[in-house]
Amino acid sequence: MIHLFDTLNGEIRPLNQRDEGCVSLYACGPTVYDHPHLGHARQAMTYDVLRRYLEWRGVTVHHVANITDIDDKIIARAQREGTTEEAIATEWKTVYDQIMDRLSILRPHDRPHATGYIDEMVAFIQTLLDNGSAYANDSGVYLRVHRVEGYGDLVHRSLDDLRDGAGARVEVDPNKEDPLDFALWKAAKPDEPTWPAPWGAGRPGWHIECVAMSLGILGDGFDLHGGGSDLVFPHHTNERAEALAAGRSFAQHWVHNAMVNIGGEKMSKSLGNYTTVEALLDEHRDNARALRLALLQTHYRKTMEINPEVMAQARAGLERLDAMGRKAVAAGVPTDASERDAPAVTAFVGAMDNDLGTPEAIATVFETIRRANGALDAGSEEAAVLVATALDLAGALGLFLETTGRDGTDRTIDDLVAARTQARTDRDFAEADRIRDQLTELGVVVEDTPNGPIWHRS
RNA sequence: GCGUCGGUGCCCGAGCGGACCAAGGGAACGGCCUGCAAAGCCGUAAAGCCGCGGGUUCAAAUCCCGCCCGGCGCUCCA
Repeated sequence: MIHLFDTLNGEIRPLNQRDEGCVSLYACGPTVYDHPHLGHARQAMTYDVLRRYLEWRGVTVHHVANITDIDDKIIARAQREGTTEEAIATEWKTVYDQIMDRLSILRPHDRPHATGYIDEMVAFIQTLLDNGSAYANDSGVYLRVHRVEGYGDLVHRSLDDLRDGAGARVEVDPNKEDPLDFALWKAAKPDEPTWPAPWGAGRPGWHIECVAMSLGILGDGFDLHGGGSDLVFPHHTNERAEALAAGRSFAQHWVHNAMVNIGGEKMSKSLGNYTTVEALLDEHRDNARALRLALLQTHYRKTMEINPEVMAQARAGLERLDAMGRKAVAAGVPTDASERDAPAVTAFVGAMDNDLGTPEAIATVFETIRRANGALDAGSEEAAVLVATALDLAGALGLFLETTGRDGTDRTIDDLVAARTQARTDRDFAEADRIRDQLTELGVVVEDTPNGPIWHRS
């Protein structure tokens, strides 16, 4: 069984399954109001890889990710653009989905919208009011943090430590009994969307939606909650506090992926130093897969830089991976053999089960590729199994290798390649090289193999 | 300051007590292959004190202590 680092106790421990053979996963989704940046991509990719791997192992995964469609940023943008919050959310969710599709990130099974869970949130808050964990006043409803035992456990801070921080850095809100208390519900303000509630109209606070939705869909004691490391506090800490205050059993395991840095600093909206995923994808047609490879080559808990050089290196690695598929096809070796190379699979599984060791796992893929290439060159019987194994293992991580270099639509290129072959047959190498230069200008690379030439786009 | 994660070759990046001690990728060099290439295979890279200093151990990049440096969190944030 897979072992994962658990933020709560700081240990790598087995991911227990509440229901045998099924993993319930809640990964915090986006607030939809702007272009997704590379940090969003890393977050989504992390849980996509985890899910794909578990499914590849035969585990059923119930993957839930929220869509936050009401919050301060959305309201601000709607007001700026003179439109509705709903319109903003719809617009940017569409963009988000398109980007995730381009990254080959599987859609979560459930994608609840915050505004679709207002009733559940209201009921949840009522429970907290009823049992004295929360209090309401003119400005909203707040959670009494000091009543939650182990409130700071996820961030490994004592209540006093946290209070120091809150007192020192944040302007103390006179509406709160304690600076650490946080809003479950924000009272209605002019020009903001509001929903009715027993204690007064308003809108939900940030954390309550995730609690209502995760518990509502996955149920008490679900297996795994994930998100970016910057969510540990306050978001996840507060989600957990709400659930515990309500007497509910919350996530049993907490996973957090590290940040993407740009020039050594966190890439983020508020710092304004972010690169949109769209811009990166538009830079090169292979960048979606290259980004996935780059991410896989770094452990998910390690901060990483993403820049043009990193992307270029990833593309070079990708080219190496793809070349094997082309060779196999050219040699007439099937790519869909059912047998697998056991040592490679064992190494791969061992790496992945150890806290999602994708760098080591991808290394076994590269090694398998090298062995496959050798077998292909030697015309060995082993080739088919090694090729299929490499493709299968890469696929388990969501990295799909090309098994054909050409798209079959461009007759001109086929004709040029054929002409070059003819020239070579005629031993008119000057002409052959001239045609090859012509192809190069078209962005096409020709490779001669014992089975004739093959080509692919550079 | 407090919490947390980290500091490994030209670059990226695994390894987290034990075979003359470091995976994999990129870049470089040599050989084979090729008409020449590309791709591939094989090999190499005359200097990595595995941040620094102690310690534990028969044995440490891997454990402990101290220090230096960096990321993230303590505020909306993936």
